[in-house]
Amino acid sequence: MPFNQNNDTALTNLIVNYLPQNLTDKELFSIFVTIGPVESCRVMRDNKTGYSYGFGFVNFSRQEDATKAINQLNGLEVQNKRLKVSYARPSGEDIKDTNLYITNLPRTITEDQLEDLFGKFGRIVQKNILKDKITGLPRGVAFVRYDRKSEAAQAVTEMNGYVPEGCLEPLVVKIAEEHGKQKAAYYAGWHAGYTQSRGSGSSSQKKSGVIPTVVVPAGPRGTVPTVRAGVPTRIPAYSAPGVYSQVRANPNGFGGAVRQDKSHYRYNPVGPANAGYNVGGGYY
DNA sequence: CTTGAGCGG
Repeated sequence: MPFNQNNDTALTNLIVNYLPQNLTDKELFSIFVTIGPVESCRVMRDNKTGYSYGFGFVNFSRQEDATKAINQLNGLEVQNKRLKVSYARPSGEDIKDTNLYITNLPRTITEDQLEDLFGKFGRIVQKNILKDKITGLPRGVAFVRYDRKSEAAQAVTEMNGYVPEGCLEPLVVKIAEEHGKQKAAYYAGWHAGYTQSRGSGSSSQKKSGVIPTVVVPAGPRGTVPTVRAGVPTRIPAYSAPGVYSQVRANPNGFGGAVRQDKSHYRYNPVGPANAGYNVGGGYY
């Protein structure tokens, strides 16, 4: 059941990287709505802990605003980070497994040298040379991210076992574990005090630091009904099962709402009362 | 010794 990525979302939908850890959907919205009307936006989070993965999506109503957002907001400093704003691509196999984990690199490795070694297999989108936290010295470990899976795959084939000039050991090159981040997010969320509620009582979402909650028709006993993937519920937004948080006047004067959705919060600038909300997109 | 966060709904 692919998301209905019909028509032209390719030109309105942006991916925003390097979000500050604590940035909320609402805050993301408030940054991008300065450019123009935003259809929807969300920060991607770990399901269980709510810990932010540090990136999110913003879908504009108009193509020209998406372009403008890239031009004006890319590189914007937000808290301790610089946002990276670019077009999102339709999800698919070709953009998965694009990240390399490389060990046995010379300790003297530089980013330029990494580029020389790995740049020939495709466009390198991101490089990270790991350093020891205490000494600051290179660990001989790096991540290199390509645009496409095929590029990463070829790099593994060609570079795993390769011995760079003046090096004694062969490089170890593999595709980075994808679920390492899930675990990390889980722990991070845990340690961030996610289960600080000492009382065992409340059954509702006791998420720290998340927008004040108003509960709208939830399931029996106040539980949050499970949304079954693949079942395209055509339930009107307002009566859809789930928990809504009313947001009072945001800085831009719109009403809005955050809908809990698989324990993600998605900011919708229009709000659940609006009948035209999320038309065509569906909640899967 | 798989980062900090580049592709979901």
